[in-house]
Amino acid sequence: MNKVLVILGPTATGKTDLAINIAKKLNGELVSCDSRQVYKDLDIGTGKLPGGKVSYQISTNKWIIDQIPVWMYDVSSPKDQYNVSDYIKDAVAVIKDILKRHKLPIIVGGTAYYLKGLLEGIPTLGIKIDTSLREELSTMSVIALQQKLSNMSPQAFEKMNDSDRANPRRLIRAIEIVTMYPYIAKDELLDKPLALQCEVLKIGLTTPRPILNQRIDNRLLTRLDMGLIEEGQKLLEEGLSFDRMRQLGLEYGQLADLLEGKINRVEFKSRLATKIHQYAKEQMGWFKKDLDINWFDISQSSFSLEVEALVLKWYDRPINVT
RNA sequence: AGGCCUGUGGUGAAAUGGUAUCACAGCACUCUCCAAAAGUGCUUUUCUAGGUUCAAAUCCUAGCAGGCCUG
Repeated sequence: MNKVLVILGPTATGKTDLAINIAKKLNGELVSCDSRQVYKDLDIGTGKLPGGKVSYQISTNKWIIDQIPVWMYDVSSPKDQYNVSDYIKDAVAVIKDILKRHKLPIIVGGTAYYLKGLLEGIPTLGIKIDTSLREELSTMSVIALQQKLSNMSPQAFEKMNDSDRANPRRLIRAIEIVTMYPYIAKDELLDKPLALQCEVLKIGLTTPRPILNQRIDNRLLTRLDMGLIEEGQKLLEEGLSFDRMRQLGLEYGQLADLLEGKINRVEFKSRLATKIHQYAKEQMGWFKKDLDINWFDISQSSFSLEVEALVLKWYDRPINVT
């Protein structure tokens, strides 16, 4: 059975660095699982650029960092909306290709929803987005949407919890599913969850919140030195709207406020730090529910050796000897 | 030293003398195509001491703290 290694965890835990080291030892290639690294030109803010003197080059469909291929960066323009469905399709194709070349795919990511979708599948993904339906529904109030859904399918409405029933986005998707239900498009790639086709080992990196927050703050200063604000400026010049930047969240959301003059640099730094702290916390909340993760505390100096030992034991045979 | 102004959750604000409210932060959650998104719930307040009043964040007195002005 094919093997796939997953390295996950909240932001600023050094997932990519660890993954590259493992990739060097096991002849692996990285597959990013990050909902923002998929966008071209979001480099500093999404942490694509390696730090220090590490070499990297960007070719048409992948990056090569420190000699290791990294996939799933730059697969969409930031002006377009890229979503889980797109991600799963593209990432599955990339992973199959890596396996075909007898290399180890190392999925590196912090977007838990994408990772979950990639490994376990999302059944309703076969029901396509109906743009005109969405447009029509977007003008309706939450209450009207609730009524429409419960008229169309009381069961579907019952299944939702109070939070989702107050969430227009979820209501619209539920209506979309109910409307389209008999017409599920067959999509081979999306039919078989990766977890059923491969042997998956999940490594989780984390550390206590105060340490993590400190790491986030330090990294933010580094990113500012690397030209984070200039990156935002450049995106604007390339025609990315303030609204779209805000949708991209975190760094880019705050950059939009800064560049539009709504906040100053001091506010920018402190708000952004807060946002990233919150984000890291949300990420952990999601990962905590997955009991299949082997966790390591990155503040323990021995952690990387322990990860390596576990991964080697799991992988046990070098692939090029087969 | 004198004069003036201001004291409301952790922060910033709101409240004709009549249920102290909002935003942010914090905490706990939800999620089967926007997930760095979107949504839900919870916690925490009237500087101190008196007084007026049926009723005080609001009016009065004193104190304390901060700001501004004057010599």
